[in-house]
Amino acid sequence: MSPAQTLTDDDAERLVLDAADRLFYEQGIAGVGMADIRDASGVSLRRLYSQHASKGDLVAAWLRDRHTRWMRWFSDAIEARTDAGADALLATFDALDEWVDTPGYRGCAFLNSLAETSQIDDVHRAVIAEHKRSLIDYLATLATRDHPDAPDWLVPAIAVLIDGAIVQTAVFGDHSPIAAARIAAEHLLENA
Amino acid sequence: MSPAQTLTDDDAERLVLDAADRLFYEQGIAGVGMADIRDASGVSLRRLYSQHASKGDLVAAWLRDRHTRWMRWFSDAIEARTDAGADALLATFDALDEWVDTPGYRGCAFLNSLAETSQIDDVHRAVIAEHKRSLIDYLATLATRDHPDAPDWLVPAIAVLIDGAIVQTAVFGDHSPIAAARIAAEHLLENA
DNA sequence: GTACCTTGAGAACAAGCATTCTCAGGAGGC
DNA sequence: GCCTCCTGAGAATGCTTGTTCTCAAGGTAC
Repeated sequence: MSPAQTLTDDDAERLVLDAADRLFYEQGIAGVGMADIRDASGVSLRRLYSQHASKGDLVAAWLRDRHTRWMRWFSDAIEARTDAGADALLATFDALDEWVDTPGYRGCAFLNSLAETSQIDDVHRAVIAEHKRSLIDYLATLATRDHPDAPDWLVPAIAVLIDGAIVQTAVFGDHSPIAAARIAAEHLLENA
Repeated sequence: MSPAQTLTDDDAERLVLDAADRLFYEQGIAGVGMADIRDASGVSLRRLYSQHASKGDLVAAWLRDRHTRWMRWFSDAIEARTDAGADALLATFDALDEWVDTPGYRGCAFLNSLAETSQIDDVHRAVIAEHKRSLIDYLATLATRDHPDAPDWLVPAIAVLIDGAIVQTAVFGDHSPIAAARIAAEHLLENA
């Protein structure tokens, strides 16, 4: 037990997932080899494979990790705005606005991964669907707090606006889709 | 001139583009090899390369071809509904509903291709952005006809709803995102 | 000190695949 | 009939990459 390694398994895993997140998100799954992950993380191929049976396994671990991290970032970004008095559902679009300016922004990692059909299996697909479901659930908690009388269709509609805004910002490379989505959301909230 | 081939260049090109559309759309760009295109089209590798300098060229030709065909399908689907008295902008969602039931449906080919970063270059990206721009322009013509007094933000908002509905149907595998988007659009049109 | 176990570095292996090359056959021109 | 050109079939090439294997170094137990 407790071999005196230069790096614990947990530390190595974090380095790997950080590298995976950077590379997979920016270059796509097919565009990143296991050797690239090794080079970027400093974790040897041997150890990589001792912790993940295959590249597919690593991809699944990455998606799960990214899910928890992205959701945390997103809810933090919204909380900061609601604490300052903003409407929670509208604040989602301001959070997206902030995200789009991140260097290397390339849209939603989950939607992008889903599109790489040849790299993706049913496990990945399930994690991706779960992520989107999770986002809708989170929006629902925001809605029950700030808009308790909103009709059932409101939250799914906001979710569609969010995903549409994300993919269009990736296509066009500017913020205008988010502005359009936000205005639509304002109108829906007013009349809901 | 006019060599007595079994197949004219134009016929071969059509076979190739048909095969490319089926394969690239269903399996992604990275998931389809030039040999697969040959097998599915019956056009030899030699001829394939004589008409397209590289796989990237073929992908660009496919995207352009799919653009014209998809736009034609979309506008036909909407015209059929407006002829029957439907509102043009709302009919877009009914057209999507029809599309989702197509066997092998996998969302928007252009968004999916854009996500395959390692397979895509700037030419492809330009065709993809042009396709989405084109869709917005088309929505604008529908709006000027059926909703001449609509505010400027309406068409971009509908476009965001459409793209959001498309990607979410691909994620969840059901029609509910389209229903949500349609209801949202109805409310926006009522109050616009 | 010695045997053992784990690890990293990197070579080796095996596919998959874009692209090019070879070869033989068929059509046209004369 | 003969030469030439074009074509398809498919082999050959070269590169990328997922995965495994080899070997030597260093730490641990006793």
